[in-house]
Amino acid sequence: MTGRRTSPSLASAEDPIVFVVDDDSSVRESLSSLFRSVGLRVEAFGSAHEFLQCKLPNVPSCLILDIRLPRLSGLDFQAELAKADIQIPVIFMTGHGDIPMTVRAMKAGAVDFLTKPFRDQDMLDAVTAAIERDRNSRDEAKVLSNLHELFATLTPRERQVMALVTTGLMNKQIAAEIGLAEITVKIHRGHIMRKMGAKSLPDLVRMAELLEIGPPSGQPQT
Amino acid sequence: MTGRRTSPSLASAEDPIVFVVDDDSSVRESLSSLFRSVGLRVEAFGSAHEFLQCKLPNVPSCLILDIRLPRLSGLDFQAELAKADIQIPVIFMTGHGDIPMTVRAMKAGAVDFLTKPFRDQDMLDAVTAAIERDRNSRDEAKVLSNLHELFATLTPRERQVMALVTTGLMNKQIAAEIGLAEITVKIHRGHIMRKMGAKSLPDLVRMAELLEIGPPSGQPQT
DNA sequence: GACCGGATCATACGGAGGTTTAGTCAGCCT
DNA sequence: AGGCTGACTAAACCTCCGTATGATCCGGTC
Repeated sequence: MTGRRTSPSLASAEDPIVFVVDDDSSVRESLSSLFRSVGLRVEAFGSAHEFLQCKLPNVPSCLILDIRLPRLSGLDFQAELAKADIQIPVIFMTGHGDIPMTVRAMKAGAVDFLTKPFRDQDMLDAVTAAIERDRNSRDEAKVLSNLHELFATLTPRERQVMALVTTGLMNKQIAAEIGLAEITVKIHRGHIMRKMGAKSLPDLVRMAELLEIGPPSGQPQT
Repeated sequence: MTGRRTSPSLASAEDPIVFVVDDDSSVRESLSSLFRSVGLRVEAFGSAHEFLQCKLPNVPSCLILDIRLPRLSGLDFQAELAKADIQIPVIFMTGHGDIPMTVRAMKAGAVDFLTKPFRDQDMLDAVTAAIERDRNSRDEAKVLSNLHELFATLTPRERQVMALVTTGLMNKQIAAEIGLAEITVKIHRGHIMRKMGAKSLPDLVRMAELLEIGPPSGQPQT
């Protein structure tokens, strides 16, 4: 579907990566060879700690986690990732997991939960789905971060005016609201459109929606 | 938080309902009395079929389902509900469930999965969360359905113009696009604003976003 | 002090948005 | 045939948007 690599044998920042965290080295090795056999890059770690040391590249990826890890349990590790604001789809695997554990993991956002022994194909299916999901969320995040970058170039006044403009107020109402002359609001408005790269007001409104911009407090007067 | 009943002893369309489907009548009865003890309305059924006969009221509710049901399994039933476009949060319970079953149920959108025997409090917590979730999704659905009602009052031409307006095109561009005079577009536009109850263009844009309105085919020319 | 960017405002002009009034035309229902 | 609605258009008119030109004021930097 998506256009892939142009230089076939040159693995780089473009290709997805599978991260494996398991304290059993034989598991790490067999998973690594499984993924490599279908052309996926793999990074394996013996502990959660080691994984966290690693700088995560900005490519579609997923994390295979044994739920029973020596120091930090898989579930706690998942919570740590969420707390540290690390967004990566997690696939759990377990030998002796129970249902409450499964439910907790799934509620916390795990994409799958495989019981050992599992079929290679099941793992590959899970990884494929997880990477696809990550690809999408990274694409969205990319768009959002570009928007935030543009928004950051606005001055405080411009940000304030943008919120009011996208609320639907007229220039003259905005002027009254914040005690300015209408012409000044128009100037700010022009700057906003240029800096944000909006080609029309609807454009700007959609950007504001994505940025979750609203008037700081209270609703606009009827 | 939310303002509840004004007439305390008069259970009616305002109160949440818990639906219980289990083939074991003693389970039905004990769950019923549990929920009633905390003031929740309950409707219990011995089979999926019976539940489907029942007309579902438009109030916050949830469904407690045993995963092992005689004719139709809980999982299949869940799939049936989705296929029939019945939106209700499902809480599974099971005596002898396994992990793959749990994963499948959670992936299909179950809000919780309790193993028998469970503590009353766990069930109540799950039900409370499920009902709260349903309340929110019903509120959103209500807003959306009101919007669709308004949108339905638009003539085909008006719908077409609305799509182009919210895309960000100017009246004259819209006119050229669909072969009309600019003045005609303005007229349609006025009708649209009135019929949709939009107080401003940003308002209309947000409605279009919710209605997922886009140009029928292709992107707007640069 | 000189310089610069943010913020402010005035005047003026052209273009876009929006309403009212008024009229034509085609299709549909009774 | 008569009545109705949707769709379309024109002319006139007003408001609002947007930009350009030119200018003042302030706070911080070199």
